[in-house]
Amino acid sequence: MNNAQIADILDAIASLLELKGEERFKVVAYQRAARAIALHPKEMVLALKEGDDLRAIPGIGKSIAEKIEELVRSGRLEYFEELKAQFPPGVTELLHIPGVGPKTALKLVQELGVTSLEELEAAVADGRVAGLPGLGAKSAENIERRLRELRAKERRIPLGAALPIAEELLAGLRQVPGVRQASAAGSLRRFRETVGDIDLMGTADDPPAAIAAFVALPQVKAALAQGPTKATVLVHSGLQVDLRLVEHQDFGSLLQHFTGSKEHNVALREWARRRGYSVSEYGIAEIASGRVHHFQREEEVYRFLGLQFIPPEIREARGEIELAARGALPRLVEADDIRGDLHAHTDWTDGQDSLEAMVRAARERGYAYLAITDHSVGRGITNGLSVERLREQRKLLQSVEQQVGGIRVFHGTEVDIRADGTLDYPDEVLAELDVVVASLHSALQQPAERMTERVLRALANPHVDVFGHPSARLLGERPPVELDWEAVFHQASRTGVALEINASPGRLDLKDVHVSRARELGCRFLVNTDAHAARHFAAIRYGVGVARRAWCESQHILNSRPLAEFEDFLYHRQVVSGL
DNA sequence: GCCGTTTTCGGCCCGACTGTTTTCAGTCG
Repeated sequence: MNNAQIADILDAIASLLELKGEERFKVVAYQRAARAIALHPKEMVLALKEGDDLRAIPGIGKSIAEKIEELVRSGRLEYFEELKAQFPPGVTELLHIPGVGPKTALKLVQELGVTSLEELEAAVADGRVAGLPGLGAKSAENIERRLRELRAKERRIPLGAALPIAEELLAGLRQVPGVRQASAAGSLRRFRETVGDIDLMGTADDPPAAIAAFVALPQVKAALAQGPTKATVLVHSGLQVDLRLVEHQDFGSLLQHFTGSKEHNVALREWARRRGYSVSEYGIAEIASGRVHHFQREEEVYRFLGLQFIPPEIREARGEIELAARGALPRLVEADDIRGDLHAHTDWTDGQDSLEAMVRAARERGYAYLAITDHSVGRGITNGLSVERLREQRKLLQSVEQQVGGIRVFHGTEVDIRADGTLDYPDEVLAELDVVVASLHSALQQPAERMTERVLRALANPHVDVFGHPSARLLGERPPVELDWEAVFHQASRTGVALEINASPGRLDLKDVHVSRARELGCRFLVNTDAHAARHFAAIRYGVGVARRAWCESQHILNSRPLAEFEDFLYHRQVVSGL
C-alpha cells in the first residue's frame, strides 16, 4: 500500500465521518492527515520498516499513526470497514459534486435512497430532488449543471499551457491606464504541475474601467461574469480566468490569500491567532484591540508576523511556517542560477534547429555550458545517430564551439535504455562522450520489478551521468512507468548519477514529491529542458519550479554550479559501478 | 483527532456566496 492509497482511505474516512455528523474538527484532522501523507516524500511502508515515528509528521497523532500502521501491516483497516458498513456503497461519490456537501448528500441518501451519480441524475430529472425540504428548484438545477460539468471535464491544464496565457493577460492588463499592480495567484503561482483555472490579482485607480478593458482583451473568448471589481472570463483554450481588483493598500494581503495553498493559509492563520492576530485577505487584525493593519506588498504580511518571506512554491503547510519563524528557510534555487542545459537535441535527429543555432541560443541566455545530446541509434523514429554520425557530429561541435565562443559545449547523447537495461551504444562509444543521458523510451509497460532491474542496471553503467526524464510520463497523456523509486534513488545516490528534472512542460519529470525524497537520500539533480528547438530553452523555469517545490537549493542542482565545478561532476566524480 | 510562546485541556482560519431561511445553514476557496 503506497502513500497515495493511504491518503485516499484517510480522505474517505473524513467523508464518512462528515456524513455521520461527527465533529467538524475530527473530520478536518483526517483531511489534514490525508494531505500530509500524500505529500510525504517517504513511503509509509518504508518509514515503518525503518522504525520512524509517524507522529513526527505534522497532522499525524497517536490515533491516525496506529491506523496507518494497521493499513500498512494488514492492507485493511477495521475502523474504516466499520464506517463504510454504516452507509450505502457509493454515497461518498456524491460529495465529489461541487455544491453538494455532507448535509445535502445525507439528505439525498436518506430521503431518496440515492447512492450514485446515475441515481442522482434520475432523481433530479423526475423532480424528487427539488421536492426535498431545504432544497428547491434552484438547487436541483445547480446539481444538474454540476453533474454535467463533472462529466464533461474533470481535467486540469498543464502548467506549461496555463502560464503563458496568464502572462499575456497580465501584460495586457498592465497596459491599462491606472493599473498599478498585477500578478498571478493560486496554484499557478505556486508552480503546481497542473492548474484548474487561472487567478489574477491587481489594483487599479479605476477598477470598473480596468475590468472593462480586461474582458475586451483579444485572448478573451467570453465574459462569464463581470462586476465592478471582479470578472470571470473564458480564454480561447477553454481555460477559465478570474480577475480580482482591490484597493492599493490591500494588495499584499489579497495576493497572499489567493496564492494559498488553502492549507498554508490555515496554518498561517492558526499560527497568527496564537500570537493574538487574525489574518484575512483584508489585512491583519489585532484581536485584542480590533486594530487592522494593511499591506500593499505580500512580503510585509510575512514580515509583520515575524516570518521570513515564504516563496509561493513551498506554501503547502509542510513546516515552512515554523522554519520561517526561526529564519531557517532554505535558499531555493532560482532560474537565474542555472548556468547550463545538459539535454538538447538538434536537427541531426528530431530537433528543429541546427547545432550552431542551439549553441548560439544557449550563449545568448548567458549559459556557461551546454550539452548536445541527440538520440541514439536505436531510436530509428527520431533518426538516431549511428556511431559514424555521432563521431562526425563531434567534429562539427568542436568547430561550432570555437566559432561561437564564450560557451563550453559538451558532446553527449541521450542514449536509450533498452528493455533489458543495456544501453544503445557500446561502452567504448559512450566513453568518448562528455555527457551520457540515459532515458527510457520503449517497453514502458514492463512490470515494476523488471523495470526496476532494468533501470538499476543502466544506472550502474559507469559512463552514465544522468537519468533522463525518469518516469517517462507525459502529463495528461501517458502515465509514469512502474518503478521502485526508493531503489532507484539509492542507486543514483550511490553511483553519483544525476537525476534529471525534465523541464519540458509536457513532462515535468521527476515530479516534486519524488525530487524531495531523492534529495533526502542524497541524490543530485540537473534541471534540463530537453530542448528540441532553440526557443525551448525558455522552459527551464518550469523545471526550476519543480526543484523549488521540492525545497532544492543551488547545491542540489548541478547545472547551477560554475563550469569548473560542473566538470568535476562530469569527469572526476567517484564512480561506483556494479549492482 | 491534533496540538502547545497562556494550555496535556480546550481550543481548533476567515470571509463570501447561494438558496431558502424570516435570521441562517451549507458550501467553498
